[in-house]
Amino acid sequence: MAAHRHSSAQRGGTSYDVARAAGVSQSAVSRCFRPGTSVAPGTRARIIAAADALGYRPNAIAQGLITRRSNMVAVVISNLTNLYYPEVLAELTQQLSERGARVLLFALRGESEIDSVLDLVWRYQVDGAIVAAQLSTAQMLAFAARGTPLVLYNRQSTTVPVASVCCDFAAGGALIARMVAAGSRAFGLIGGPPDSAVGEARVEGARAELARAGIAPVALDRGDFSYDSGHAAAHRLFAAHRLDAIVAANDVMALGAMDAARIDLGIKIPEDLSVVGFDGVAPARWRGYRLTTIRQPVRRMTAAATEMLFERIETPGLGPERRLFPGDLIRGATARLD
Amino acid sequence: MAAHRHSSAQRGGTSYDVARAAGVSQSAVSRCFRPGTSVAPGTRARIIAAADALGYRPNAIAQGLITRRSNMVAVVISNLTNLYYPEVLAELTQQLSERGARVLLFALRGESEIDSVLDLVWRYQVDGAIVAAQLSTAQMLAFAARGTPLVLYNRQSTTVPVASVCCDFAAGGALIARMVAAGSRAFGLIGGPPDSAVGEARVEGARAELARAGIAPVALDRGDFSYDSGHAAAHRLFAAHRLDAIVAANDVMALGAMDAARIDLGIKIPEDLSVVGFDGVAPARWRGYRLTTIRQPVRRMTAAATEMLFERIETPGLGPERRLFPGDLIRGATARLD
DNA sequence: GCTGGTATTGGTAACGATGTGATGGTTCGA
DNA sequence: TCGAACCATCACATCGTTACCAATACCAGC
Repeated sequence: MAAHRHSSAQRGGTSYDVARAAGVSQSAVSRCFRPGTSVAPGTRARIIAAADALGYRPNAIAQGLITRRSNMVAVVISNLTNLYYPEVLAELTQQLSERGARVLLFALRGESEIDSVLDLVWRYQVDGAIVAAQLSTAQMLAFAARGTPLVLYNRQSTTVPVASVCCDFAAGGALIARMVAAGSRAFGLIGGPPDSAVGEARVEGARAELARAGIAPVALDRGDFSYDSGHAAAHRLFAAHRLDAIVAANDVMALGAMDAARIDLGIKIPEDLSVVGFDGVAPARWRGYRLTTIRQPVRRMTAAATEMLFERIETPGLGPERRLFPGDLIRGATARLD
Repeated sequence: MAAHRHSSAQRGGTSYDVARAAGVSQSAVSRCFRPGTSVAPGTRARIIAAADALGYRPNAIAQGLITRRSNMVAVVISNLTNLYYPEVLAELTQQLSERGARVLLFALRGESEIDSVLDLVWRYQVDGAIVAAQLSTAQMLAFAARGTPLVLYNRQSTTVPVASVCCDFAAGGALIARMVAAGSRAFGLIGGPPDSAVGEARVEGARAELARAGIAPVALDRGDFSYDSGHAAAHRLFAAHRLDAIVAANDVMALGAMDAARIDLGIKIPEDLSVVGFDGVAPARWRGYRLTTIRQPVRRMTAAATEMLFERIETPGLGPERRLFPGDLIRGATARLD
């Protein structure tokens, strides 16, 4: 009966096809591809030969259905064009694949897309998610309710206990202190969009450190983390104020500001203006810039994120944890320091 | 019997759970989430309500198994840190998701990983693949044998008929002709690794155009497409030769070369040296560089790749096709042109 | 020669959805 | 008023695996 069942398509063949070719049961084929199962050496050889001949590969979709393990991890990134994230993404995919997990990538344009992205995350039964985007409380609770392990990257929550890795920008404070010590007084700040938590944290950190030195920033302007926006913000700042220091919420805006100052306005850096950023992206190290900045230890951060995620996949119900990595001060050549 | 069957886990619940809660059969729930199926308005409302209460989402893994459509597309990229690829990846994910496909990302470190990556591609039953990496003939034939639609991005094959989108660098020839017309004679070439098809094509294109003008390039050096390698290659070239033009196989190396020349060696660009690249990446447009280059129409190229892929997913057995997009000459400020 | 233990093997019920054919209840035309 | 035509619903087989259990084969020991 059911002779047509499990017939081979051309799409690579199924374990039934292999079983038929090798003259064994389908169960034997399955066992043959699973570690820690008993298969006689001769049988195994016959099965492997048949499988190779057919180009058989176990169907990961079917495996995922029965084992309830898809071996896929969702990686949600807010804005891939940001120059900082590709580096993160490259490290993450590398480290996840070393642990046998595939990356299901979700890149957000606007933050509004996130609900539809999460909808897909649920549907695809990912084993866990690493999210570098701002989640609402409800969204984080949804992860908990579904039991899907979640690790936030460079974000955190005050309302929901959740696992996260963050870069500690304490070094940013120290950097600003050294700029003050070296004589900078008229600070212009270039922040991110008001709804960006990372951007706000960096701006607030700078403001706090300045306050400690008894200085109020001369002005705050905002960009969207892009080069052009940093460039434009710097022009607006200089049009209205005399500044001897600019602190940007990320490197790329700092580079834009730097070019606005030195190229468009002929301001000498670092003699007449100090410019600093955050992140430590590759172009900031280029000979044409040598930006003074706080570098995030991306590799160690992604490794930590991966590790935390897998701990939670293997031990469901593990508590929240926050791993903080200090940023390194990269001296560069764009700021006068003490 | 089998009362324990289809019991609800906490992982969101199944269509059976929804059916029980709504007092209908599981089939009704399934139909309710599928377009073009008939469900009475009242029933639908009851089902939706129950589904919402449970946070039910159809299991895409199970759907994939039965429909043989995973709605996942493999995107294989050779080297994500390349600054050009993130832009491609961002566009691809955007365009694929607009068509309802998810991106399963594979980033290669070395080209050797590609076989193990393809193994995963088969296992995961992706609906198709977009590959921006060099595939061997055997590897391309494997796609054909399995009937998995494949589109190459900026690569092609002379041996296997395959769908591809490429950027035509004819504009590169024109650019070089104009450099010659403007007086450049002593050309230094900075190529990619010898095994990089893209790099070789660009170098050969430049060489051919120079030959047409009766000029032989003074020297060829090689990098790995990174800034540092371009920087180092330029230093080696200048140590051994007098040059008045440098053609690099990509923008980032061109920027490295440019900084080597103007900053380290004090050479005036474009007065005493013309520098050009390929790609049109964002940093090449920055005020600090304004690189003269050939820009790839990334958005149109990724749109074409997506479109070709979906044509082949929907119409299996569609023939090969090669779409060629002309690169645009970006005039920039780093080369003397006629 | 029989018995008990171990190593292989085959059979079968899931996993969570889809889709087809069967069934029951309405509506409508004649 | 009755059958035809429909619509909504249900039951069931199926996708390609895994995991469990039962069945078989083999071997040594008594």
